[in-house]
Amino acid sequence: MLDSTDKAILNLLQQDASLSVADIAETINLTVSPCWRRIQNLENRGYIEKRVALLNRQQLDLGIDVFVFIKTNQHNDEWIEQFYSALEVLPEVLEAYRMSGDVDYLLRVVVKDISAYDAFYKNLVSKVPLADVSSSFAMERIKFTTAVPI
Amino acid sequence: MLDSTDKAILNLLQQDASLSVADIAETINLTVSPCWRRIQNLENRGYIEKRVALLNRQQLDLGIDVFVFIKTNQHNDEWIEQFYSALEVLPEVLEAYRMSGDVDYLLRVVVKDISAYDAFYKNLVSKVPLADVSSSFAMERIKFTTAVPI
DNA sequence: AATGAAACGAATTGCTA
DNA sequence: TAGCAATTCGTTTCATT
Repeated sequence: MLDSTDKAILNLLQQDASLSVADIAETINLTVSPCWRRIQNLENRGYIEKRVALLNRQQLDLGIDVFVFIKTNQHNDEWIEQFYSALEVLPEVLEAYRMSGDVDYLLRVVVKDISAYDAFYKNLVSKVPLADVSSSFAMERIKFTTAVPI
Repeated sequence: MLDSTDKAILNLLQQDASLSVADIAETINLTVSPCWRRIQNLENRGYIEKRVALLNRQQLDLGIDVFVFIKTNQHNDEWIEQFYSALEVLPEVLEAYRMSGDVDYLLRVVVKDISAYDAFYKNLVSKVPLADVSSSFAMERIKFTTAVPI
């Protein structure tokens, strides 16, 4: 499926997608043409989903990550539909998961400050009835990478 | 600081960094040179941290997100140093936060399956003494974006 | 499958307004 | 700061091994 050369390419690209084909070719000891073909194939076969720019949070004054833990007793389709589309539409929600265990949903929300979180929270509960919500603020981001282990 | 044109550029790039300068210039109603210069400036001023490729998790058979909640009684420098470098070095840890509230640390870990998680867990606790660890598995990833709200 | 060179298109720079 | 034109550089294709 994926040989070690393909994996090496994916690892380089998930660390730095601004590398040129020539750069990548050089580090994996290939010339540009076969390297380029491999990258094309990886894209065509769907291994590479997209390329994105990661912005500097400090520079943008977007200081806080808030984790939101939601327990619900509502499990009907209408509520779920309503909840999911609220998550989709709210740009502060960067990640949302349906969980096993005692918490039903876990969100990671990014906001400028606590009052921005308060506004977000009010906005969310106005869109969807939520019974049991608890929030926990991140004091420090120790690690953040989009690179998955392959 | 950032005018609305710069923000529009950042928003385009954090959605899709494979857009050409010409594409971006067109959507924000500019010609390529001033658009290119703005992008350069945003990079030089540190607004754009990096460009990365996001890989397809399904295709790579990396199914599960596990959230790990850690409470600790150890707060000395040596332990923290040991813990942080373990997080840094373990590729399964994609995100790690020091939290407010009753949980001290929250990790997002990505693994292939439950047995891979078990192996990761054993590996982690062999590197760092951890007293109170609880894990919760994601059943569904409802939303994931790297785009911050600006 | 990989190479090297040629053709093409996009990125970068300098000049003008 | 924006626009235009020229140049440079990376990407894509193709003939060859």
